[in-house]
Amino acid sequence: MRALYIHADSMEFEAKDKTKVAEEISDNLRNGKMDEVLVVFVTVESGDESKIAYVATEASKDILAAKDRIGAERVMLYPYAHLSNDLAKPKASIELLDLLKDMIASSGAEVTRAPFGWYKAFDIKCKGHPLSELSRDFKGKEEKPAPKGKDTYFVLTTGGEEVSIEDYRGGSDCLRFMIDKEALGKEAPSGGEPEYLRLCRKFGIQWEAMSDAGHMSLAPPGAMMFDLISDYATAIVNNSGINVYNVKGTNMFSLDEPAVKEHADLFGDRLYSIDTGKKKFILRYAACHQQFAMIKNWNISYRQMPFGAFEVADSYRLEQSGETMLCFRTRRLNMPDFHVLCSAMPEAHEYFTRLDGKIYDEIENIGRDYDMLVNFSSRKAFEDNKDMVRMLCEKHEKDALIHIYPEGINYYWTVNIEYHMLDQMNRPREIGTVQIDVGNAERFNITYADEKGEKQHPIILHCAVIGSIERFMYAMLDTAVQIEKTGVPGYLPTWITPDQVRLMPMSEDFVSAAAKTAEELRAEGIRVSVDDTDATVGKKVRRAKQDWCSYSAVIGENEVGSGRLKVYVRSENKDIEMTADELAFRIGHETEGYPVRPMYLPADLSKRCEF
RNA sequence: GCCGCUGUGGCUAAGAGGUAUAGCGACGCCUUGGUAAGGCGUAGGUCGUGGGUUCGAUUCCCAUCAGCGGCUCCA
Repeated sequence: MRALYIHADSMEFEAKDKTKVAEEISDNLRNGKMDEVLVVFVTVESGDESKIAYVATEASKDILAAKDRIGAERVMLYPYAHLSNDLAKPKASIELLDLLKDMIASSGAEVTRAPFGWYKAFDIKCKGHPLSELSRDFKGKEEKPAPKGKDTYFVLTTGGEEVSIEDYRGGSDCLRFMIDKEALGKEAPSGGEPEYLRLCRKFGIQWEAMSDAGHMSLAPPGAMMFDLISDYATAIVNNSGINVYNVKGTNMFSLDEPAVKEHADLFGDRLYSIDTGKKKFILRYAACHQQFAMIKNWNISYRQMPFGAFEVADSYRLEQSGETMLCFRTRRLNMPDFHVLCSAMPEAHEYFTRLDGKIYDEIENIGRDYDMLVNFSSRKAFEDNKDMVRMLCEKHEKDALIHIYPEGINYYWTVNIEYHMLDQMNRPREIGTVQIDVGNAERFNITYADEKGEKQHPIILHCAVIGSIERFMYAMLDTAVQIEKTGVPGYLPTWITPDQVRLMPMSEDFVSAAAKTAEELRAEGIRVSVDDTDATVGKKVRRAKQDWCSYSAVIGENEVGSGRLKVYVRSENKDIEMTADELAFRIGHETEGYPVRPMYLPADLSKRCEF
């Protein structure tokens, strides 16, 4: 709602002719005049329709405050369509105006309202002091459906028992912290600034100061790590044994599409939106919109089911400004979003279980572990899916925290598992997730033909095997921090380390020898940098360690003569003597099955600037 | 969004009512060095932004923005 305040010596109006949307009024209301008045020109906008009471509350408070501040004696509300090009429907506008008038009147102030929808002549005398003309834009607070009942929490054990939070003993540290935080609402222990932020600085992972809050930018090492994880996420899905359709979509979707609007309403008030002036768009918060919009046009037979659609989708969520966290909670994130279309619930459960297995495999690959927070949208959803969840608990030998949402709220999922790992600050952090969705196929009109040739809506699994690209990066950096805490130098897996090998020529005389060895290693797909600066050996070694190079070696007279390198192996924190071929073999073995990318910045350190 | 803390050259920081300091990095010269900092020198800052108090503010006050921590939130 937009408003223009004018403090006037007098204001007089006369309704002349009706517009199409005019309200019916008796003749005596067609004219009005007030002296010493705060005139409020009001335009109700389409966005106000869903939250009339909130907007009216906010506006009435501000109007009364303005009236007292400037010393006006009364208030006139004057419907005025010309402050916005995005008007609410007349009925909603009148409703809001009347409510606003009542609210102002109930505080004891004298207030009138000019008729809505009439061409009016008016005569105003503005006082012209500094506060006599003010404009306002009232947003109101988003109205949410009131939940019926309460959240229910309990633990489902590996033996299939349902144990109340109070009676539950045991469980991993992660599960205990999860219970404290989610179910008991206990405050987390405060630990100051987390150490992964130091690594973010080292690898050029930062907030972009010239953008909105929550947007990251990546200097070359971070950019390369990001792309490698993105490649990796794609490979995991494409090697999962499920038939995959890889797609690429856009990130803006029109709210004029009923399916988009409905889906957006389920997501709530964290939507990022763009107004081009003509149309309103929301930015996707996952790949759902794109994949569903595409798949609804596909001719699908039961013979092709099940199959998945995949994209690493740039996604946008308007997180609260105080809630953003580098690499973890951002307003722009990249979601390797995998949707699997299943024909019926048994199939959905089978593939859900397979995806769950993948999710666990991948976190174990980086040396970490998950605990499960299993959300159900209703008691019925729990009953329908508990056998499967119990089997998962048994398989992982882990008790799971169960959360049943209050009844009566429509979610697009019925079951969703959040996979949490315990970070360096003893915080459970959600990384991977998988969900069952029984609503969106119908909403987006996605169908397949069954054996009888009849159209059916599939069940859709939503899955982020490694979470967002950013969160997986977070998980890896946190893992490096945990390694450091054991007293050895922190390191990253070789496949993702920006400088896999650093060669350090003893002096200018050995630069060409180092360059030759570097080329041999590069031929094996290894990222090799050469410190060809004129720094001392001690300084070069120091820099290689600061850069977290997986392997580093000085090249001088001894190495050129013997053909053997004394290689500092960071992950073992010691020097190991080997030939260049042996080094290449070792790295090839370590990085087997992982994506490969060349260096994102000059290999010669003399050509590298600081970032 | 709420509460608290912070905001000084590219980075890490020190400082004080009178326009500022160091280290790293960068640049130049010397040094050709064997495993975490070789030496000397040069450049670089309207102390986050906007107001106010003051003869004078980067320092005090107010507002605002951003970061960090905690909360709320988190499909």
